[in-house]
Amino acid sequence: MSDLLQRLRGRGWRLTSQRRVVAEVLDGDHVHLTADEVHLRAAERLPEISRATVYNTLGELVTLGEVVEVSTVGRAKRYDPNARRPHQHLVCSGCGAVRDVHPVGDALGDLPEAERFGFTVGSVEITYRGLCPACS
Amino acid sequence: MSDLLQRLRGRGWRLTSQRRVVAEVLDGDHVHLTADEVHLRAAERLPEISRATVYNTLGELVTLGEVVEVSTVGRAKRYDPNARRPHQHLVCSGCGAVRDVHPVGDALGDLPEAERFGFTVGSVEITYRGLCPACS
DNA sequence: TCTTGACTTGGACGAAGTCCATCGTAGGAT
DNA sequence: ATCCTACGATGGACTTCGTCCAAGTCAAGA
Repeated sequence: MSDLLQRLRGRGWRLTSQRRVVAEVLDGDHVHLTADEVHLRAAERLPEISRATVYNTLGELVTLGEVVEVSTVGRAKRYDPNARRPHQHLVCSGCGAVRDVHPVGDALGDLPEAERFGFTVGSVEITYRGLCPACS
Repeated sequence: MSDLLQRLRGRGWRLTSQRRVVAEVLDGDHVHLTADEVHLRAAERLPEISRATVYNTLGELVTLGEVVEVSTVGRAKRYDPNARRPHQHLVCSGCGAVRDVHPVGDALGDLPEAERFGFTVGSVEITYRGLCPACS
């Protein structure tokens, strides 16, 4: 993640303490925090950081393709920093916990031409749903 | 969809005019309305219907498995009445248009046991993203 | 037709997220 | 090393989406 900061700087990002802290909070595997959780953890290191800044920074990271928003049904968005390595998600219907998973197969290829309706299909997002060991 | 009302009645649903109107609004293929859109259209036929009733009814239809919530990133939930026929979605990144699609293959089976982390995996939701003919 | 409990209503409430005017500061210019 | 200034941070108001609740209404069985 530390080279993330380098990369962003190369793209003209001004490197503020707030952005550094948000990037640090997002470091690691199987990290799928909500914006509020990111704010909470960032505030442990930088107590005066505002919610708006966290939202702004997360939005910029998403635009730059460094972080992916994980779609959730009826819950707050979660942010996944592991955007460079393609993967899918397994979500607990009970508690909302998220794991990264790597299915085999070729989901993109599984969509027949006749089912594309003239769309230029670029990506596919797969969400497995179930109950985690604690919730079942 | 008209037999939907019969089925629901068989399950002990009290058949009110509000519920009838919501079910009628949801009739058809490629219907993916937000709760507010459902409310708007229902109100054209039954002006006094309340938002709370629309939310309640949609929630009940989801619980009964007659309607599926389509997860969206950052926008209001959409409700898909075509729940009996399993299908996935193709979403235009430009205008947000949604089409129902039927990929081949077995996405559930494509998730290896080692990638399930002890979860009881029950369903899989696939979203293809791309540009529709009008947007590309 | 009567009765009753399930259903509806509208407004208050809450969570998640955006907007905006103002202030602060990173980092290039001098 | 210091100055400048445009980019970024702040926090509070606001919006959107959705839930909750007490009181009133009505579908459908007796």
